[in-house]
Amino acid sequence: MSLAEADLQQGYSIKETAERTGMSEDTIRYYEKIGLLPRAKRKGNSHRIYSDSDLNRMLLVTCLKKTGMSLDDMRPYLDLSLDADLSQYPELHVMILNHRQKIIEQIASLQQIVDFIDVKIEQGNLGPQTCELAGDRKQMPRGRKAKAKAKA
Amino acid sequence: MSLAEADLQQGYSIKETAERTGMSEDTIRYYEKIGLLPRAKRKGNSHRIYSDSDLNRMLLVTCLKKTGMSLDDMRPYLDLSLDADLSQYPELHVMILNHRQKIIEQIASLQQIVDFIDVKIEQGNLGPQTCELAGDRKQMPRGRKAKAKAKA
DNA sequence: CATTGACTTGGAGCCAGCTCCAAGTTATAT
DNA sequence: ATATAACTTGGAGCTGGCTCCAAGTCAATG
Repeated sequence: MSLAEADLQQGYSIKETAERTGMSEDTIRYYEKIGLLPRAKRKGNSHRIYSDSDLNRMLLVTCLKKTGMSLDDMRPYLDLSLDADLSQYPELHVMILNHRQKIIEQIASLQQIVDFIDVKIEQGNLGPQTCELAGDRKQMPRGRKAKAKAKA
Repeated sequence: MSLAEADLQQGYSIKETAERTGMSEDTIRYYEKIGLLPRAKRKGNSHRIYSDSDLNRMLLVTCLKKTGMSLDDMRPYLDLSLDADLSQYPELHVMILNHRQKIIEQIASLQQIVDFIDVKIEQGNLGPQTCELAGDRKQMPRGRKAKAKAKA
């Protein structure tokens, strides 16, 4: 009991963390499993216990997820958000600037959809012109053989 | 040959369509299979043939995809982009306004990420404050049992 | 001391969205 | 006639991102 008391209020249980972050417990464990989150500290030699900064990390994940970033892509951000001195890691700096640019483009895409909608709503219907996006098709397989045949 | 000549230049083959839209041929067939695109017209009783308006539809798909919309969610847009008279379908109208609103929110989220990045870049590192997003956690299972336990 | 409840792990299962493959058809070029 | 190329269909397989489950541990409580 004395130990238990000492441990008490030292951090958040996984359940509480799930409630506070809006993730499921399973998801939190899953993120740990795939190394998106660092292995959590344990209490009484098993139960995970989280600090406020852990929660912040998780909130950053949900935040980045909203922008459509893949779990893999967000790793550098998470590493960064701990304590890194950005100027120390020029590669990361570049990556982040690149991603910033992508997000700017995403915003532009979304804005075009909004415009598209507005036009449709005003017109009542739409002719052949749809949105002008689709400029940078960079699809193409991500696995194996790569069938790609870029023309230019 | 005469028939072939007549058919020639009447539209785009699937290959050309793939090149022009940036989708793979497989993806185009897949979209047809799941009914995201209407069954394509056929030439010589088999080969698909596409018109400019078909291509526009597809470009709209890639455009909507960029905004993170699921294939299912974009169906109403595609129907709409054909020729529908929007005022004829009040439900659709509402759906679209709702989606418009969501996109506006998405833009705001993305903008916050950009701000977050900018702050990080200026600071060189980040303290506990991450981004202020994560406000509307609306996760929770989409399938089966729904473990949810909303507290409030 | 048996039960309850919160937790643990490992692994199976599931959905979206493709991607790949095999077998078959038809058209043109040699 | 035959090889090549562009297509067809149906279905299997794969990745990402979870979600669910079974079996077990540990702590406090009746």
